[in-house]
Amino acid sequence: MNTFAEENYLKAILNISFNTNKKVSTNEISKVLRTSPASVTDMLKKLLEKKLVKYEKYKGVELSSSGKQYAINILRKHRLWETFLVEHLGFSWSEVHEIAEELEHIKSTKLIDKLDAFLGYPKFDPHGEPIPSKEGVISNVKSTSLDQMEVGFTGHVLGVTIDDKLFLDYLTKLNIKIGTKIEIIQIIDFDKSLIVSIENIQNHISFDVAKNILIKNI
Amino acid sequence: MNTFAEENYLKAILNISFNTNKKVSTNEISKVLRTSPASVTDMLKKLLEKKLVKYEKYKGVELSSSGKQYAINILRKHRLWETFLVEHLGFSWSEVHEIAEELEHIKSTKLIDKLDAFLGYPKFDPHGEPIPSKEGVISNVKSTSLDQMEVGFTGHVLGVTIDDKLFLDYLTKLNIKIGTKIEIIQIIDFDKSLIVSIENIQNHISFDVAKNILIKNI
DNA sequence: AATAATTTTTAGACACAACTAAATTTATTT
DNA sequence: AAATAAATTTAGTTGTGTCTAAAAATTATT
Repeated sequence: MNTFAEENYLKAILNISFNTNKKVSTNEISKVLRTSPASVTDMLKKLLEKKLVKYEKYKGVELSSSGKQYAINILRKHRLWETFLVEHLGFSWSEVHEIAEELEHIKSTKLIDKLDAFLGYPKFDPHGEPIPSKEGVISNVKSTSLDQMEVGFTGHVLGVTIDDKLFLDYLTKLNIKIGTKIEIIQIIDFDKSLIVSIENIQNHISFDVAKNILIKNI
Repeated sequence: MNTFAEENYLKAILNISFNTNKKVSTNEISKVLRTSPASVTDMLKKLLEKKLVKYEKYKGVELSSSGKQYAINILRKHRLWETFLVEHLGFSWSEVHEIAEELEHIKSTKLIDKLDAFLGYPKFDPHGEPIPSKEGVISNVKSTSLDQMEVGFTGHVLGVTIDDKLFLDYLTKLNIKIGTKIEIIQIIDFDKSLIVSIENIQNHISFDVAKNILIKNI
């Protein structure tokens, strides 16, 4: 088994290269993990020994296939725990990340499988991010954001795309949480802001806010 | 905050001295934690510095009041997680200890409070051990064991007193789990074994087995 | 009370994961 | 193409938690 530190490095590399698929630099990792570049180099050597990364001096690093599997599994655990914390323990979206950072390191595979079943095999976490399957497949079906919908649309909130406390607290004030029914009453052409009905109460929200609210489409 | 290793030492000291309240020897700790006596001495020095233990060279160690609070809190977390694993994720009694050993180190107090609420503020864990309160109070009301009851008694299983896999698997085979209704049909004088009715099926269990089954006694 | 046996502690090492400071390599300017 | 800047690596330390082997203290035995 690998240590917490190793797991955090693998996770960081996955996160950084997630969209680009490019090699990751020592500096990028050191920034994300708030550690010195020298420490990163040390760890990359160790991960190379364990064949979890492909790494050449001065040339950047990428995950090996086993390293990627490993990192995705941590991501899976993180997102399943977040789902549990929000849906069953009543945490708000803004609180769960930190706690899930700890829970994601719990080893037992059986635990995660049972948690997955308990949660009803969710496809997305409370932030709207896809939860990787047991086999390591990550859906790239981004759930639709509210700003893409038209007047008259009615649907339910699936999650959010940003993890900013101010934003999440604002949503809470608007009484928007997972599953909340939301209807678009009017769209203001000028600034693309929306007048929406939330639990039968009308509210005016900005385009920026709508963009970060994910909708259960269908 | 303290490290996992420190927490494990505090927990071990609490466990060893739980009933006797006597000072704990270096050797005892090294046996429980499967570590060398020299390592124990090193750690005791560190815990002394942090004022978590009262320790004098060659004279044994005991928890300070803050150390005891700390250790009890870990015990609380351990037992709440065990309860969750058994009652909500469908783990068997024999599997949960190991996983709870990891989960008990998760820091968030809020998490534990919410978990406690989610579980309905349970008083005993799946093994029948009392769950310390948030304030660190441990009930010494041992739940009653089945062997203390008389013919005609009907009650429900609260838990068990030993954590042995063979025993727990045997119970599973008898279809005995938490909440199972159990009735004493007959007690054999010769060996104090019991004929009991479990979910309307009669079975013959030994005195030793009955002694380790805890009963919800109103 | 002296000796033997056991327990405990010290001393010295090692792996892990971090650090700073200095050296090296790569990238960017001029 | 040379000089400068930036990124990266190496070298050398540090703190944590472990170890073995040896020394010291305590306990048990004769």
